[in-house]
Amino acid sequence: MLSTMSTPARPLEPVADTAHRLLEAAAEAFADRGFHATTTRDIASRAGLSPAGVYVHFASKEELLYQLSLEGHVAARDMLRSAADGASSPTEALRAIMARFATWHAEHFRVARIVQYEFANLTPEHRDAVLGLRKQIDAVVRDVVTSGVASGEFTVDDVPDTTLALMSMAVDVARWYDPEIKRTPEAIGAAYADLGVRLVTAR
Amino acid sequence: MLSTMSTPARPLEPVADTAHRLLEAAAEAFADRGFHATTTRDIASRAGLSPAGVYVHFASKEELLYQLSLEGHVAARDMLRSAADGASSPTEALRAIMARFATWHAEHFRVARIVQYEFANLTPEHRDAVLGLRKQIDAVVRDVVTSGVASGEFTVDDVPDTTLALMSMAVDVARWYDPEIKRTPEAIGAAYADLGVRLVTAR
DNA sequence: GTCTATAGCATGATAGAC
DNA sequence: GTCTATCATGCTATAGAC
Repeated sequence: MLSTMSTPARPLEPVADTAHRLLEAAAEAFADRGFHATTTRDIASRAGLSPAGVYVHFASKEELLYQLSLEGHVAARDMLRSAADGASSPTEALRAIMARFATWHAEHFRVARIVQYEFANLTPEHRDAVLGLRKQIDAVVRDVVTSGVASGEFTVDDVPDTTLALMSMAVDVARWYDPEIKRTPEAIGAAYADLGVRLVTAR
Repeated sequence: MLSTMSTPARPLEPVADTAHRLLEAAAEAFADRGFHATTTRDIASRAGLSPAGVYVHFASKEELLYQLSLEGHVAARDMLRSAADGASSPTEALRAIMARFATWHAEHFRVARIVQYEFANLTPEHRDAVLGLRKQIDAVVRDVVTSGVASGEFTVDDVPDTTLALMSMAVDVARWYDPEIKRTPEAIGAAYADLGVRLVTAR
């Protein structure tokens, strides 16, 4: 019976299964050309499948978008939470979340573009699910700003407005980032940690 | 022969001609749904025309996009230049350009979205033409930052990086702005003038 | 689980009457 | 300059063989 087992011991670097390859192909295509400009034939051929092969693994093109959007939002949220939790002060927390958020938007600019720009192309149900994650992401940043104001380290005119501006700077990295440029994602992150601190500092 | 004249004295509030109505219809549709998700039937019916009626005025859907993108970039550039030129110091210039740029991205968020997010859907020739305007827009902001550094009013780590971050904040307004929200475009502009100054100020 | 073939429909753009 | 009708194409998704 052993020979009929379908799940052998997982190697350390598993070969990407077909569903995973399709997600990667869709991520590239959606980020490069946008959801509506991407055809299922595009995705299928990038993954080495016929057009029909996609539908064994995903019910629709939107389902691929949803999976990518969901995974991207979860990854961003978890990364921000761990950055904020590991810091010893609001200032250090702000530096950590800005650095990691900006770095993430550069390093994963394809998924980040899907997260930021393709949200409106989800079905209403899927949009609602992702909206919950977006609120959690917002909350991480807002809580850091609030705690810095409370401790007296930060001086801001308005917490929600400042939160939004901080996120705007980092989110916009996904728009202009190009893997061809010289600046590394880490250098971008370091610069944005500094810029973030400036935004919460009054003279 | 007077009765055959096609251009009577222009009234103060001219009725929008058909080409203009089409541009407005396309702006709404492209901003709401994106270039590729918008159909020419969409645009035609919003403008009260049959699908074929579009092609009397514009050679293609992309031509509509190009006109909107071009007009939007020119408007943004001219607005920024006049804001910078009218200021008495780099700090006042920065406040003026940030306020007006942010206000513009809220007030004209539909055209602004087209300007910022549909650039990649232009033909290569049209992209090149618009790229020149984008460089001019960048130059206005960069020159203000440079002059502030020269005068000693600003302290920045890196002029191009700071220029980009300033623009990111204002550009991102078009992504999150919603005419339903309470904040007025002017209030947003005022807040971004302050945030801009913070970004060029070190403790 | 992958393929070939195609259904069923929407799209951008054009032809030609008025 | 606008219409109706339509072309030619491309799209998402499905059917059914293997």
